[in-house]
Amino acid sequence: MSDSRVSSVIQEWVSSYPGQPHSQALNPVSSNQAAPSSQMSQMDMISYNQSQGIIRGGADDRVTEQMMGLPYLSYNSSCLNNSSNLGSSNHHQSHASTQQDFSPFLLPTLRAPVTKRSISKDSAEYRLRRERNNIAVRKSRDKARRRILQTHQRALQLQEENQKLQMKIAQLTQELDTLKHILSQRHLQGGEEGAAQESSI
Amino acid sequence: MSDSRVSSVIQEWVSSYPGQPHSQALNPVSSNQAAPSSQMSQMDMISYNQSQGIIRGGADDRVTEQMMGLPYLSYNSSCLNNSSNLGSSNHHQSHASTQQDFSPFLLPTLRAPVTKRSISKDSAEYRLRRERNNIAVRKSRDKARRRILQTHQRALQLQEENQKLQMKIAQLTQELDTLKHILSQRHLQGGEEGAAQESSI
DNA sequence: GGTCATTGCGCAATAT
DNA sequence: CATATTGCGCAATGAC
Repeated sequence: MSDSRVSSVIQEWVSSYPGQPHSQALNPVSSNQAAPSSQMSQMDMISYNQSQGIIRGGADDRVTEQMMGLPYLSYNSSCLNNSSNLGSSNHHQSHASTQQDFSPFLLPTLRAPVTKRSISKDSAEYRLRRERNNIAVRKSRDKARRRILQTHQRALQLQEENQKLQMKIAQLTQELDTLKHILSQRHLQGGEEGAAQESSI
Repeated sequence: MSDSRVSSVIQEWVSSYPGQPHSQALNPVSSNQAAPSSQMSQMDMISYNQSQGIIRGGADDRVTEQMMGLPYLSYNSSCLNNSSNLGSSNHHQSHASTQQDFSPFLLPTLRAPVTKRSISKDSAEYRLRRERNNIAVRKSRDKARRRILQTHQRALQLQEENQKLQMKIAQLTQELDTLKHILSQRHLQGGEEGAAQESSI
């Protein structure tokens, strides 16, 4: 739970919506972004440059990225990140010399890239694990998409229900006023007992 | 708009929620996944193996993937996809021989991988465009995150409002019943003063 | 021709 | 050990 500020919140609200049938498909409205500028709130004032404040120059910059927290507040663009995904996709097993033997002199909990690389690429076990993770990723994202859709449909349904309820309230209120009026009239005409005891209801 | 079935829908409903103040933070409930099995609906019966139904053996499989539609229904895991992202990250400019000169005999709008490779890697212009796109991607995902959060908070707010409205309806209904009962009593008794109809209020 | 925005996907780190 | 989640980069594509 180091870098999931938004996601933890999402995770939380997901549990509050157990199951929604999401009956019909959404109407295919063609209009895009009715009011895009009004969606910007106080959180939108961040600048989408400057990925992080750190340098990320070494071998495993991804670790440093996600350990810093705030990964999508104030993004950085420079920082020579050619080595993050491009160089690591095809040929690994040979980049253990970026920080030679200085690693034990640094923080002992960090920096162990030399001995870390024994699982690495083009092994069958690695590909197996990657493929399993890819499947899990697709499944998880599919689930997330459905949750989002579900939440939206729930919001739509609640909005509709709200309107109906408000209409019913208006109707009941008017009915009540009518009856009150009738009762007050009866009070005035008929019995001489106190007129408006219903007004305290 | 070839592969965005869900996203177009999301795009659509986003515009229906112009701006929500999302005042307070969500309550930190600790329970995870109250009923995870109930979230599975009829769309969940897909198997998360078999990434796509197609072969994707050629050079630019990504194009074929996304032009097929249904990219996240029935995933495939085999299909020798080592060449999709791993082989394409570091060295391009040399994979134009997968489908030799058959490309002009296929659909002329597709298949032009040979002459397509002139922009490729480690050029400053490429890195510039990549970095700009990365920034745009972060921005877009940030926006999406906020939209999701907003929608959820809107749903919560609507749910709360719904409960209040239903309570008000219950109160109004009871009030109305009381008045109706009083009126019926008055009707039965005519001009005589009723006994204790106000005690029920 | 450009630009930015979206989005599916794979990777890696991390959480569960 | 496993799977699930998630930030990120890449590439394709859409939109302007």
